Amino acid sequence: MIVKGKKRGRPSGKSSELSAQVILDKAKSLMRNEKKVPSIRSLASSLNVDAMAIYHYFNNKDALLESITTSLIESIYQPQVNDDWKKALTELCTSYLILLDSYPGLLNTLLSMEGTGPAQVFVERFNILIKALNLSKEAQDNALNLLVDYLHGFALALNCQGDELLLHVDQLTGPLNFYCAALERN
Amino acid sequence: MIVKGKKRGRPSGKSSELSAQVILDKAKSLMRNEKKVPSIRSLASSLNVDAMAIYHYFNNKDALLESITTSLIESIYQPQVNDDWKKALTELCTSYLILLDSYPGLLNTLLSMEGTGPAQVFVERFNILIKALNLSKEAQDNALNLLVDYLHGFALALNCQGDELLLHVDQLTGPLNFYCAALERN
DNA sequence: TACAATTATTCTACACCGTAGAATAATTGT
DNA sequence: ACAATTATTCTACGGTGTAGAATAATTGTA
Repeated sequence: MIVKGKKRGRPSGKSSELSAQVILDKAKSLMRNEKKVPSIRSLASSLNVDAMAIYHYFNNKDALLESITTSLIESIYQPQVNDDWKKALTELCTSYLILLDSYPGLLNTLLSMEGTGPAQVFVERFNILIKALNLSKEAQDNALNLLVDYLHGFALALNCQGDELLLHVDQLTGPLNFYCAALERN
Repeated sequence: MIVKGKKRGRPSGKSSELSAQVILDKAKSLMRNEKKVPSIRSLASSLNVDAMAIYHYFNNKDALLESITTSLIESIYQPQVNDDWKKALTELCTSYLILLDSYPGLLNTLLSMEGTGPAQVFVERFNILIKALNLSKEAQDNALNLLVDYLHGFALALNCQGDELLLHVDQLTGPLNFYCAALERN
């Protein structure tokens, strides 16, 4: 397993090209494929680099995970101006859940960062599509909190039971319809 | 820090009394006080015992955590026959949240065990009090899933942001009222 | 009573983990 | 020319769960 013994010191030329971006990309692909957050050592060795090289680009592991989280969260559904609110909500929730399911570890980082962090991305997109319903401020806040925590709880269940075939993103439908009905009748 | 160097082998007499129960009790109190799951070593040393002694009573750390979870979950509110459903629901949810907030690590163990495990305790107690509403089976299932995952998401947020004064169990009230209104109008 | 089996414990050690700090070598600035 | 900066590897520390062996007290049996 251990092999190389590469030359020490700064490598020559512009070759090989280690960078924050290739580290982030490799870390994301390992998270997707191994279904867990890689250790710094395994991340480094899959980049053919010493573990400590990672720390030249990131202060610590949390900073790396936060960087991944910030970049990935942008990919959730962006409601369009002409969207039907219910369709937009379904798309938003589905894309959010699929993201949190695809990258185990994302959820914990997301929640540890909170406070105008990347968790706000979902909140902002929810607030856009919910305008169509003209809820009171309180009702809107309550609806938002119920939904985000529900989705986090669902994502956590998906993470913990590692796809034991009992649990799928599909099972969002029932509770989400129940939730939408509640919104409509408010 | 390292001190004793106790005598090896089985200790004499019925004294000192290490047992599964004293291990469980100490582990629970460490979880409450340190606000995290103790390492086996720190648990052992706070019992003045070698780390490996723990493994005489539990196959591995997960088994210990599962045992803790199974015993603690019984302490959530038990709905009474004459309860008003809304009051009972509030008590049930509040006690569940307080439990998950008081013992960080419980939530993950709970979800990893699922499948007629201790997570069923909440489900059963919910099903008792919800009878008062005569919902259809689908509506009841959707309502249950929405609620449990919501509570898990809330508890996770509480765990992750370690009481940064932004988040408290009180904030259950708004979303829970919104949820109750949805149930009533169903 | 002798001694074998069982039980409860400690000790040692392994393979992981994140990461601090120093050594090293290439590039860049003066 | 040579000093400073930058990018990298190596070594090492203190932590984790836990396997395996050594040890000693108790219990069961002849």
